[in-house]
Amino acid sequence: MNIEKKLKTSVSSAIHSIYSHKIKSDDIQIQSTSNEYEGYYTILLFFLSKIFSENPAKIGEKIGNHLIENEDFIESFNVEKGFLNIDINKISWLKLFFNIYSEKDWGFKMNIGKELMVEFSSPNTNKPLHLGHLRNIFLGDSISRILKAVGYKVHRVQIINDRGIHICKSMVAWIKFGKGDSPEKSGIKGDHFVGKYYVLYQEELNKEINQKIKKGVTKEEAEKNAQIFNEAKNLLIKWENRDPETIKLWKKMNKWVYEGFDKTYETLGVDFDKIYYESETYLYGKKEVEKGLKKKIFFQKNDNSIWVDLNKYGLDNKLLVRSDGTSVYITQDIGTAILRFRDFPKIEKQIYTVGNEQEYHFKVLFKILEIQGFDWAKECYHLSYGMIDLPSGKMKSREGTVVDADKLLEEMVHISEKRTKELGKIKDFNKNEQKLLFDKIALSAIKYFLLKIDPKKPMLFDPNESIDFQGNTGPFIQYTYARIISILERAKNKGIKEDFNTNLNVKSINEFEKKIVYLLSIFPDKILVAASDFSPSTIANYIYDLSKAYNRFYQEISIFKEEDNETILFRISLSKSVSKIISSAMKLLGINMTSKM
RNA sequence: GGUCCCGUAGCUCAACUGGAUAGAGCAACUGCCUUCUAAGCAGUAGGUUACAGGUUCGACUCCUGUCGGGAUCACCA
Repeated sequence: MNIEKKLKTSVSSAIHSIYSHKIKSDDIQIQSTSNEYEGYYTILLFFLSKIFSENPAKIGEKIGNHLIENEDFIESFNVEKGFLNIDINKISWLKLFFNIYSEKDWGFKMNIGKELMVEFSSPNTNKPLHLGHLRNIFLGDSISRILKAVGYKVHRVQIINDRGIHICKSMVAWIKFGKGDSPEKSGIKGDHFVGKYYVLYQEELNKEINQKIKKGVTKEEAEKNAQIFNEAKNLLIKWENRDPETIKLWKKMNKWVYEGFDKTYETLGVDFDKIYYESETYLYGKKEVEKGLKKKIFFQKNDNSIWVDLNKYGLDNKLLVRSDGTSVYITQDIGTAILRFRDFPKIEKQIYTVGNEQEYHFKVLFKILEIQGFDWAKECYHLSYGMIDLPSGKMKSREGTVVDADKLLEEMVHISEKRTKELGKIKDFNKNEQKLLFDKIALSAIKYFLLKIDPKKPMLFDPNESIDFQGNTGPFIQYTYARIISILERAKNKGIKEDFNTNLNVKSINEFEKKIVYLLSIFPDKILVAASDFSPSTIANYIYDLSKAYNRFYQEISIFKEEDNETILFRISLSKSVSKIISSAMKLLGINMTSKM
């Protein structure tokens, strides 16, 4: 069934009978043939050349001839330098395809009884989501799906940073300027509503600082003693002391934010299995730090602050609890990690989807967990991804260059509507179907745009250039898919019933079809690579290759003009398989397909 | 300054983890709709893979150095 495996054994035994030398079939290196050459499977000959001290091309000839004579699945071969290129025969292609065609979920593994946890999104609760969050969310969502596809049970979680000075800043501004306003009254989405007050706080603070500087106070002094800043700090202290009024307001404002986030998540089509809140885990983290202090893993300075010395691991001293007894960011991270392994004892790995700016932080965190004696610490993995830059540089909220997620999505829907109408493609769509179509196209454009790039790499986004709809894009894939569905519908209307099997007397199989079958056959490998590299871009690039190959076939070959019925049936079955794989591969990116556009 | 990441066509990205003449899309130019959806297909042009060495039969990929860009090293998150 597996051609590569079969080829390896065949080559291995060919070598054995030619050279009387045993080479394990696993040691045979095989790769797909480069486009310029005939064939689909390529055997590397260099290492054999070393062993037998013979010209690789000669070795290739010998093996090739031996294969032709002794193996019934080989069609032809050619040797180019150190490469033996092989094509398999028609029956083998058909068998290979039938194998894929008859598989319900080609490429997907059943549950293997192992569990993982993926953390992603995890925003602060003081402002709405932006483009950077989108990369994070799509990446985490996609990775979760990919890991599930290779057989893991995946727990999708986030940690919400719901506590701390940032939310107090929004609270202060709302108390001072809000006059009891709310998202309901103002008609503003909750997260944007709260974000507005966060911005207001910043403006007020700047005003105050500038006034003080004019009066001759230094900038540092002014920042430290700004009245509004002190009010925020007071609020934080009140919060930590569980002041009922403060807690009430805090809950109210966070609720607004969550309602806003939920709307966005719904639009994006992502969800979570469990949400952790920092306000619920930070005390637990503190307890664990105190435990560590007793065990003398950590040390306390004279001012009562608690530290860990990581110098012998090539890291620095790290503060764990402030001198005033309040916790810092990493304190709650320690607590959260421990809680998670307690909540889900079966998870083998915990994956943190967080930007690469926090690489040092996670190195420190994992090291701390390790010296605390948790053996799962080495199973914590920071899925680090690159930042999104604008042509002008970093996104900066102070300079108002942050690309707002909701706004971007809206714009994309607009563009997709405009595009679709220009092309006049929606004659028989009703209003509701139109809306669904625009949303799907827009979402596929933006998800694909962010996921097709290797997560590790920083990427550039130009807000002035809208995301493309042509070439290597989500809409292109959607389009290819819609074309296939249209063919399948037509076949149905013509009463062509599907009963493809290997006994089909297909006259011949052409290069376009072979290419497609080949690509379909490697889908399982691509999922495995994507899973082990934590890289949805592998899947995206694969879908693009497959779509291109199909469009080529579509262009060159007319399905319904063909006279041979069995060939028509083969081509329809092939089309059906391509549509299935495109759809399930896109699903791995969190993208839903439209059958018409 | 220490540590880490990045540098590939004008622009945005690939390159099966060391393999063939480094590939796509956008932008430019040329063809293809009376034929299954032209959001498509084919073609032309565009490269000393930042630079200099080294390892190897073979390097965008590994090693060393240089240059350029970014991140990080907080009683911020």
